[in-house]
Amino acid sequence: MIVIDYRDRRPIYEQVVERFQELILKNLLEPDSQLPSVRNLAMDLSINPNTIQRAYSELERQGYIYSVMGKGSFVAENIRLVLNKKEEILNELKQLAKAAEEYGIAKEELINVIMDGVREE
Amino acid sequence: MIVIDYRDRRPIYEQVVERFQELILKNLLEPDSQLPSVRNLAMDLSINPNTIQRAYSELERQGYIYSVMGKGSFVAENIRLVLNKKEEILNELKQLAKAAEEYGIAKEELINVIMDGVREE
DNA sequence: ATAACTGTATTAACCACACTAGTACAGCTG
DNA sequence: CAGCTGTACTAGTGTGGTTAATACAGTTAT
Repeated sequence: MIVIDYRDRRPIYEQVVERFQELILKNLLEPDSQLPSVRNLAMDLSINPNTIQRAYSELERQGYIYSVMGKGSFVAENIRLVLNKKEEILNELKQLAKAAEEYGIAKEELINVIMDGVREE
Repeated sequence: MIVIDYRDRRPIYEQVVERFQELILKNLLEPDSQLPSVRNLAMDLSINPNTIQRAYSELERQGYIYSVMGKGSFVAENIRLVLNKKEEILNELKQLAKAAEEYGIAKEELINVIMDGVREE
């Protein structure tokens, strides 16, 4: 479910946050379904519970999950999150298009990449 | 010429590296022209010479500049660098297009962003 | 009720990394 | 020779991520 990449320069808790964001946004985790407990996930990943706790706090702050004392942490349902994500992607694209223009890449070339789909990784 | 953003999470030396890459790739610094000396630039930016030294070492390693003992550091000319940068941008675009597809953004929408150019920031 | 599970909070320690400070050496140039 | 360049090294500082241990609060199953 969650994989930690120790070659990744970003902190562990951030990787955990990002991974759950992805799972939730793509509906791979249904709303109100329960997340692994702080201690369990920490065991699974062989890391400290505090690190998971930090990731969960962040996810809750961002509205991806909600936590209930004594019960657990659960997936929130929030349509706005998906919309925000889409907007974020389009913004990134805008930045990228700007950079491409500055380096003399034709718009046609960008469109080719998009239309070709993604074959290899 | 160079500006440091202390709110940026990335280290100073990395910001310096990136800024010079940009200046060189966009031909705002001509090949064989001299860069500010390690000590001077450090003074200008009110940071430690070692930090600039580190940035310059990295830039030399990547082929953006060359340094000569006793003389200074100079802009290298390397066509491949521009090609690499373009390739890098196209790769990022490919990744972005992939993500967009996964989140249900129509290709048409992406193309709109590209064709519209960049109006506001 | 009690055990076993949940989230939450706090404190201390460790470690890696960016950065600073100071000094020194090597080489070019006026 | 003085003053500039790049380069190297050591030592110290501060921050941030992570670990460790403990404790408290609340739910659930037996």
